[in-house]
Amino acid sequence: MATPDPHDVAAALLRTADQRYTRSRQALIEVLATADAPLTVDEIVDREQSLALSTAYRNLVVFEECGVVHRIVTSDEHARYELDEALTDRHHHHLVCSRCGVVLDFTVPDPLERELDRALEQVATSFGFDAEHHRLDLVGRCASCR
Amino acid sequence: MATPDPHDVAAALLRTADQRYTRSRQALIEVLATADAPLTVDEIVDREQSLALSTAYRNLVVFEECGVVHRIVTSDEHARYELDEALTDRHHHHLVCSRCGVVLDFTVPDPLERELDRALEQVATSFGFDAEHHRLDLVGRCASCR
DNA sequence: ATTTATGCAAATCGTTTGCAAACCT
DNA sequence: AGGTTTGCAAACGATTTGCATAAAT
Repeated sequence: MATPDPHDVAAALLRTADQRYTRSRQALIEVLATADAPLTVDEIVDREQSLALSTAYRNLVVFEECGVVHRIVTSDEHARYELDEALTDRHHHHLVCSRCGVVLDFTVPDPLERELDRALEQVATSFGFDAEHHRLDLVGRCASCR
Repeated sequence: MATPDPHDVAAALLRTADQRYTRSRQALIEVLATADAPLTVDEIVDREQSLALSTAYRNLVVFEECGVVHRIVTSDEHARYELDEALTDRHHHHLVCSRCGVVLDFTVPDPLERELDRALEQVATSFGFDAEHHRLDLVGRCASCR
């Protein structure tokens, strides 16, 4: 099973929600697909200057509703966005720098991840929660800020 | 070892940073200590009407700098605050409702927590990160919103 | 042709800040 | 007294939104 093309997956997810896969949206996905870490909206429009700020914001909302991207908020004043796992095939977690706000990806060993899933499932059940996903962040000083 | 008095710990932490433990600050700690979940600033000033909004915000910043409270941001538009573990003696994680934004506390079994710590330590090392703490959130629909 | 998306500029809203008065030690 | 903290109102800044135009089907 090869890694899917993010554009194909995005287009399909959008179509399901009766949404078009316009040029702006393609450009947005392209930027996120070629990024190596979650980006802020400013960073996104910097990399693709044809995108108006409001268009970026609006489409990111649509993307989130369709499960195409995830919005990540840390303590930083800027939210960050990344493609959903359906577009990247890579379950991961985040290192968050408490000083500069940068976010990096990491993974944990599969067995631990499964153990975590099991434990969280129990928690959800006992709280009457309908679990959607989990987040595991490691907060600290990044190499440049320590 | 008994659970410490949050006021004593807060006062001590503040003193270390040459900060006073004023009436406003005591009231703020009292509200957080009697809450059963992280609160937004609005919720805080609702419960203690003597607190001006700006005073609450300003003191929460001071508290955070002194390690007295933690600021929690989810996807919600309001940040939430809770006492640091030094004041509560209770390491826990958060259930976050993706609809209403409410945050609830939960714990995982000790062995899993320790395994997690070990794994995160390795991650931090490999990234040259100076780890401060970790966060584990379970995101979904709470019992009232599902 | 009709519906949906875009861009600009203005509005929103949580949070921050300037400044004079109140407070603490 | 002398430096801090507080409260009010004004400022800020990231995000959202109204509306007229452009794009997509």
